[in-house]
Amino acid sequence: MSCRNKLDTIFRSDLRDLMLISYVVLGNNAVTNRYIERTYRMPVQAWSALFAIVMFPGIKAKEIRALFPRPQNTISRAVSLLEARGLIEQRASAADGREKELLATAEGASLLAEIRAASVARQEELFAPLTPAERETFFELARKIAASPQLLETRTMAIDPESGKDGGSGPD
Amino acid sequence: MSCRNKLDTIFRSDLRDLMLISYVVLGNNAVTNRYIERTYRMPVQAWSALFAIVMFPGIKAKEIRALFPRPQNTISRAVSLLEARGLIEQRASAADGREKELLATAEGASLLAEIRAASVARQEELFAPLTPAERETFFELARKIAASPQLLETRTMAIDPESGKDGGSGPD
DNA sequence: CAAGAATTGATCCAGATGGATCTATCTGGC
DNA sequence: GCCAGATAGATCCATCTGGATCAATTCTTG
Repeated sequence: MSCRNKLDTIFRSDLRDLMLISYVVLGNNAVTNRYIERTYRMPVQAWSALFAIVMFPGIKAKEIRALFPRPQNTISRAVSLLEARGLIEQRASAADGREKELLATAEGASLLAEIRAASVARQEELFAPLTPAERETFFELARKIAASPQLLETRTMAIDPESGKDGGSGPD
Repeated sequence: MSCRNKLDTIFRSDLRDLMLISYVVLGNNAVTNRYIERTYRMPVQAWSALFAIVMFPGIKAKEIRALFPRPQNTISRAVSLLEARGLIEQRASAADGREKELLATAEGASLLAEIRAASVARQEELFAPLTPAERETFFELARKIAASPQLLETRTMAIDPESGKDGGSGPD
């Protein structure tokens, strides 16, 4: 059985949906991450953070976390890297001394525009197999999944089963 | 602007497709990886490899790589871990002394069945927002993307631009 | 059948990852 | 105002990651 046939078999198995979406995203990430890393010497979450900061001037680190589901220290490090390179500036929040408002510098905005153009090109390449109508359908369906709370708050894979506070045995 | 509104804005931007699919998969991975890691003390690729070995007895490490787009040494380590735990066995290939045929042990098959059941449950949870017809449509569209060569072989994000051998400047 | 090229899988190592912890600040009860 | 608890973000550290390299084996070509 060839690798191609093995892949088809997996995409006919009981886990076909998860396997397929993982395949697509792992494959795309391998391509994208390597490019960003080599070309700009920064991890993907750094440019994601820069994207968020350019889109939403004054955004807080905590809010970036809601946009890109990554651990808190990952965002913290990405912000440090961006600041060390002069791509963003941090400004203490007037309302809350713990928070820091993040703002892109001119260099940051310029660099983001460059990475963004490359990302849009990659996006078009990746979605080229779909017609515009199919692409819209795909987007809407993925949107439904993204909008549902169980994407981030699982019941089936709840951790801490001994306390049962997140488990399936509690009241609903 | 709330986090919810920020997210909506991102999903209306020029990078909405990539952002959305990344959001879904990063969010799901956070949930799934944490669970597998905590419950079974193994990285996700280890159970992916076990899945492949149970599905295709005698599979080679190289072939697993084609099923799960991960670096070669990642698969190599995952196989070592599975063997160290007695979940699989390696058998030298008769045809090629470099290759090793991988076979699950009874414990391996049993553990996989357990993880697999949890994964199917998670899959159903994740795709619950879609109707069966929508889910089928989503699968078919993702399938198209997975089947196209540009998923793994990019032209827009080709590395090694100085040699130009994969770059966009060459003949098409 | 010998020498070089190619391929499989293991190992090395610099840097990344993420859970846990720490510090600083804010909020609420008294 | 003071103290306990909550929250934002930084840092620690054990572990993981993946590109590069290595060793063993096979293929190619004459």
